[in-house]
Amino acid sequence: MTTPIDENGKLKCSIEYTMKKIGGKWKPVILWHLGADGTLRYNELRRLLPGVSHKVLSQQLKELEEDRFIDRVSYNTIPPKVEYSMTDVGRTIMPILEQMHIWGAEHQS
Amino acid sequence: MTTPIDENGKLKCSIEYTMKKIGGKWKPVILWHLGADGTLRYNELRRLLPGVSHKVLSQQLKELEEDRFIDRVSYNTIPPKVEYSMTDVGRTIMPILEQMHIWGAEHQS
DNA sequence: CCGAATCCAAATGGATACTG
DNA sequence: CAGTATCCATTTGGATTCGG
Repeated sequence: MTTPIDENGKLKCSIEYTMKKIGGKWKPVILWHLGADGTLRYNELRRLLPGVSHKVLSQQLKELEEDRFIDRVSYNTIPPKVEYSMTDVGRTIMPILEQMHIWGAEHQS
Repeated sequence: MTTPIDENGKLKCSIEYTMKKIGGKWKPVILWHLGADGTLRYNELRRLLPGVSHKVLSQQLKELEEDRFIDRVSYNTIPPKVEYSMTDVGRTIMPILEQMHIWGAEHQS
């Protein structure tokens, strides 16, 4: 188990790092849908995530974009159109999501 | 991708379910340590998780116990001693944690 | 259609003190 | 030593409105 030391002398844990990046309540689900469906528009994504509010979805998408997990392509048309898709970096998360999916499918009653 | 329907007619996602169970900020790290070290006392666990407060650690442990991911054995000695360890159910989470650990180790700078 | 900004309610988290 | 309870600061989240 690797436990490198950070600049404050505290132990840094790989799992902690991963949670920091994709631990947001909706992030794994967003990435999972994008991984399965390829490209999705904002509202399509929204329909796939019943229960997430407008504001929260926007925030999670923005963070995922800043972390280079997803690409955001905006078409300057009327009405506007914005498409989200996974980056190569985002795809490196898939093995985690696959395990999460397998476990959830087996254990949810 | 399985997307069963819950009692409210909403789509249930396996990944969402998994996040609900182990998505707490510290839960994966706790389980990871217990998986690696076997059995740990409360304060040992605490030392392994710099940054987590007393209150939060207690809560997370209690939830993990309620979900049958960990066992809690309390010795009525003075001073008291409480040992935590993984259950068989808890061990089914390990493949997820392993992937999270691999990813984190590779991607944290 | 997409998303930023605002306002406000609710949940979370830390520090501390207390109990067995 | 382990855990609970309380108080309070901070964060998070929803609803709504506005703007490109």
